[in-house]
Amino acid sequence: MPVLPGGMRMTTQRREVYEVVATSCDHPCAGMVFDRVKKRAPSISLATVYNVLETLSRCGLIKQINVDRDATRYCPNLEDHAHFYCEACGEVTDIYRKGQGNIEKRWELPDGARVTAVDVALKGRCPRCVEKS
Amino acid sequence: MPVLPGGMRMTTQRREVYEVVATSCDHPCAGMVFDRVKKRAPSISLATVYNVLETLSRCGLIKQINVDRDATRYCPNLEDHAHFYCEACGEVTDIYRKGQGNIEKRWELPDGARVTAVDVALKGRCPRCVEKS
DNA sequence: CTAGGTGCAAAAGGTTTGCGGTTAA
DNA sequence: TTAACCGCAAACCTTTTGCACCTAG
Repeated sequence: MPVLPGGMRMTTQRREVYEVVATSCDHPCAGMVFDRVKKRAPSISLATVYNVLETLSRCGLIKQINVDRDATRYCPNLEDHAHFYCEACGEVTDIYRKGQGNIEKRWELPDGARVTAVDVALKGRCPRCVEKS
Repeated sequence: MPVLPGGMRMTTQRREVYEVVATSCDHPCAGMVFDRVKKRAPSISLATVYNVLETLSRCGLIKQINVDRDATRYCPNLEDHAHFYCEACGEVTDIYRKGQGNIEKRWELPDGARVTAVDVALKGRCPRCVEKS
C-alpha cells in the first residue's frame, strides 16, 4: 500500500480496505468492500469502511465514482480515465481517451472559471447486455 | 408547458412544478422547487414534487443533474450541453461544446457496447469564487 | 365514472456522527 | 503516553412508497 500523508496512521483497517479496493476489478461500493474486508478482518464495522474509503479518497489513493444516485463506488485506477456504466447490469468499466488534449479546453467555460476536475460518464449497455437483447 | 405523452394527465401540480423549473436559472433541487411552488400552490406536498420531477424527467421535459452525492438538481435546458459546478458556492452553469462531433467517439469503448447517454461535469471555481480567493 | 394523481406519514437507502474504548507511533 | 482511530448505534438527508382521498378527462 502507498504511503499515507504525514501524521496519518497506518492501521489494519486502512490496509485491508485499500487492499480490497486495489485488487477488485468491479468498482465495489462501500457495502461490497465491507463484505470483502470482513472475511479477513471480521470485526471491522461498516462505519469504519465508510470512513476509511473517504480517507483514502482524500489522500488520492483511490477515486470515488458516482453515477446518478447509485451508491458511491470506488476505483483504484489513478490514471486519467472515465467510466462506462451499463444501465442493464450495473457494470462499470474504465475507459480511456483516444488521442490527447485537455477535455476542458473543448467547452465554453464562464470567463475566469478555474477547472480542477472533469467527470465523464458514458451510459448504455455493455456488450454482454447488448447481446442478450 | 409542452404536452405530456398520451394518457398522462395535466394537473395543477405538474403545471406549477414545470413552470418553476422552466423559469429558474439556478438549477434548483427538489426542496428548492418545493419552496417555490408552495408560494403559488400552498397545499402541494414534497412527495408530489419528487414524483412530478421524476415524471417530467421521464417525459424528457426537464433533465436531472447529479454532481457527486449532492441532491439531484433539475435543468429545463434540453439542448445538448454539460455543467460546470463551482465547488465553493455550489453554483451550476450550463456549458456548451466548442466544435462538433460525438463525444463518445473519443473514448475507447468495450467492443460491442452501445452508448445511450453522456454525462460531462467540470468542477472547479466559478469566476466570482476565483476572484474572492 | 374511474384510472391516474395527490397528500400525508412512514420507511428506505446510503452515509455521517457522537462517544467511549483502543492502538499506532 | 496520547492523539488518532475504531466499533457501535443513532442520526441524517434525500428519495420512495403505501394508502385513503381526490379529480381530470
